[in-house]
This record gives sequence, structure tokens and C-alpha cells, in this order.
Amino acid sequence: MSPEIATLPTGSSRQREGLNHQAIEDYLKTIYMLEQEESPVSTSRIAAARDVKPGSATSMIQRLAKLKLVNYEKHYGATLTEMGKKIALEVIRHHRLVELYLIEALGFTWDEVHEQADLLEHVISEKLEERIAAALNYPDFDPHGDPIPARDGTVRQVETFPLANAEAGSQVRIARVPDDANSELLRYLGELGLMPGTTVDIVAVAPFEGPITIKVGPETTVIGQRIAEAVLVTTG
Amino acid sequence: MSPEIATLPTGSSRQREGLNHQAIEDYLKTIYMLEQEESPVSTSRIAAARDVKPGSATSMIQRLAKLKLVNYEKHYGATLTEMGKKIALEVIRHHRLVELYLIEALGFTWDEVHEQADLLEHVISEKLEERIAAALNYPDFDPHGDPIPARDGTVRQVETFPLANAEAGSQVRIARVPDDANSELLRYLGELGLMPGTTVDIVAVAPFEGPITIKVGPETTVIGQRIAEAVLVTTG
DNA sequence: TTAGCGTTTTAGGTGTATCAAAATTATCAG
DNA sequence: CTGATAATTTTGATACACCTAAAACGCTAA
Repeated sequence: MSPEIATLPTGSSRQREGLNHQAIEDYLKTIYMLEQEESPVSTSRIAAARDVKPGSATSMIQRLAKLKLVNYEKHYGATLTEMGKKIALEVIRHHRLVELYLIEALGFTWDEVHEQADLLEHVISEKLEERIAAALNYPDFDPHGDPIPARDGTVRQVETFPLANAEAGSQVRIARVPDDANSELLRYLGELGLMPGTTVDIVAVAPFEGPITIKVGPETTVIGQRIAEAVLVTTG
Repeated sequence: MSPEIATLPTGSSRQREGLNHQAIEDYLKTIYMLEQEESPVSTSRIAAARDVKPGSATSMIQRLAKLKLVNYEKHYGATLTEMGKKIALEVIRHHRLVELYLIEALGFTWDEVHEQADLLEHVISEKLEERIAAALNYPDFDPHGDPIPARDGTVRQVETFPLANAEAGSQVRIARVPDDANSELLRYLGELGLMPGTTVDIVAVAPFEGPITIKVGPETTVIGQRIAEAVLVTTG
């Protein structure tokens, strides 16, 4: 009954008629994310990311394979097909546009938007997506610094590295912070002023993965390793 | 696994954790609407409204009864319990706020919003609801003239009657138009200027349920019975 | 070459739907 | 008022999507 999902040219009518493709979209999104780190993606990585048991992941992967949304080889792993990637990127686009919209238009803070966006991303029509994008003046990045995939599936990739790897004496610009982090962390980063676009001076880097001393504007702060790993920066 | 739905004081965490209570919410909303016309609500009316087979409606009603969301007597009908009504009104509140928001904030037209709102209504958190309501300055009515239930469950009822019943020579004000109508009808009404708040002079009423001649501003139009039945008005 | 571990399969549970048959209630003609 | 017939409602069997638990399988590395 659902094979049409794989044959839709635009993906535009996927959610019509109460069809519930949430699970499929969530898996595709997960696989896309995991492929960025390592491809192909194993059953257990998917299961861990989605917080389900491996058996559930296996059967969903098989379903996705039947729908031609992933390429799948037993005991090896899965990769998205073009169609699967297209849907994943559409969902991610929705997610990031919504996050930005909630902040810009509705006064949310950046630690509040992730969960709500996870729900909304599946029920945004093409038209609503367009209106939101227009209201935001067609943004390229979401509030966490994550690129918003374009309609045509292109994603602006920015060369980044963890703040933890920055060299003492250098200057870096915050590029991305984790968007699915617990709100605590994001609020903390916000207090420190560590949001995408901010320029930071690396004052000192303690050896053996010790804390890093940075200067943000006039303020000097020391941050721990875990945070320094999570925050991605670019040179300059 | 779901009985908590019946014990939540506010209903606020219903949609957390990917719990999908869409179907339940849709049935409750449907039953609420149908109860406005006639209570109790029969299986077949629910089935027809939700476009499912009577058997499906029966089993869902039984489930809702077990959850204490409806009172149910076999072969007789169903009515919402307090808890069921509360959830129904919350969903309706979401729906109508979203419809208005899509029009006011995102440039939708009133014939485009119903379907999108049907999807969004289930995934609006309390916080988002509040922000949307605030952005709209806590409105009382949606663009179709339907009252937006207050947080506490109160609904402003307006005394209305079908335009079809208006007397020739009288003056009426449009109160409500169908929000789930096909878009055609709404666009047509929009062209005629027949939107909530508009004052209309009843010029002539043809007998035997014939067409009605009305004056909207400077324009005189003749509308058919079907439309005149669907548009609700108030005196003056 | 086999032990261990990740993966797949199998069996079973819940939510939501269908269909067909059985049960119940409503209606109407005599 | 009664019984035949019609309409509605409920039940029971099935199906599919998603999940878990546990058993079976197969890859790989010591």
C-alpha cells in the first residue's frame, strides 16, 4: 500500500491522506546522519540512534530496501538510495527551517526547539515549507549552524573541526553546536556567547585533553573537553 | 500502555516521546463536533465523518470507553467524558489557532489552511500553542468564524442561523463559514466578500428553497440554496 | 577452527484498519 | 400489535506497521 512513496517524483504528497510515514522518515533521517560519519550504516548503529532494538532496525531496513529507499546487504549495512536521500534531506530541511522559524518568529530559545521541530518536520507541506523559508528570507543555516539543505538536495558543507583541536594562539569562528544536545548544554553555551558566527581567541590548551581557555569578546572562560569536542569551528 | 492519557491533568505531555495519539485525538474531535449536532453520537455517524468502516468506529469507541474518554452504551451511542472533551477542545484549539496563524503570519488563504491544520493540530506543544496565541493577540475566532476554545475549555457560543433562513428585507452579519469545505466553495465565498464579519442585506428570498438575493456592500448577488445553508449568520 | 559478537529470524504484542457474519434494533404492512 | 424485512451495530477473523524478546545464524579474528 505504501510503495508509492518510492515512486513519487517530488515527495510532495507523501503525507496526504493520513498516511503515517513518520517512522520511515525518521529512519531515513537517521541513516543520512549516520552516513555522514561512516557508510554503510550498520543495524546496530541505527538501532542505537533510534533507540530501538536491533531486530526492529533490521526489519525496518528491509522494508526500506523493498521500497527502494536504501541499498541493503545482509550483515554489511545500508546506504540511502537517491530517493531515500531526497526524502531524508527534505525532512532535515523541514527540521532546520522550523528550528530557525521558532526562534526568529515565535521567540523560542535555541535550547527549546529541537523536540518541537522533530514533531513538526513530518507534517510540513511543500507550501508551508516555502512560506517559512520565505519568511526567513531563504536562510542557509539554522540556529545551531547546521546547513539547511536546499530544495534540490544540495547541502552547503563547511570545513570544520572540533574546538578541542584548535591551537593555542589561534582565532576561530564557531560554526556548529549540537542541536540535539540536552538543553542544559545549549543554555550554557548561550551564556558563554558560544553561538555560530562568534569569533573566539584560543588562549591556552591544556595538554592531555585538558581544558581550553578561550576569550569570547572581553570575557575569558575555561571550557572542558566534552564541550570543546562538541563545538565545531572554522579557522578565522 | 496508554491509560496515562486519561489521567493527565493537562494533556500537555500526550505527544511526548513519539507517542502517536493522532487517531484517538481525531476520533475525540469528531465526536465533539458530532455531539454539537446531536448527542449521543452513533457509530455510523462517526464512521461516516472519519471515513472508516463502522466496524473500525465500533472498536475505537470501545477503546476510548476503556480509556474513560467517552461514555458508551452498546447500540446506543457515545458521548465524551470530561476528559475526552478536554482533549477534543485542546485539539480544536490548536486547529483553529493554526488556521488563523497560517493566514495572518504566513500569507495563506483561507481555502488552503484546513488540511495543513489537520496535520499540525496534533503536534503543537503547550509552549508553541501559547506563542502562537500570543502572536495573534489571543484571538477569539478563527478565520472561518469558528470560536477558538479557551485554555480552560470554555467556548464562546454565538447564536446563529443559516443564511438560508434569513427573511427578505432583513440585514444579517456573516458569522461562520464551513472550514472543512472544499476550497472551491471558500474561494467563491471569498470572491463574493462573504466572510465572517461582513454585513449583508437580504434583498429577496425565492420560495420553495430557491435562490437568495443579497447585497454585499455595493454588489448584489444571487446565491443558491446549498451555499445559503452552509453560511451561518447573526441578526444585525 | 572455533568462540564471540553482531545480525537476522521467529514468535508474539499493541494500535488501527478491513471484511463478513452474527446480533440487535427499527420500521412498516397487515 | 405482530411478524417480516431493513438498517445498524457488534463481533470475530485478518492484515499491516511497528515494537520487544529470544533463538538461530554467520562473519571474523585469535
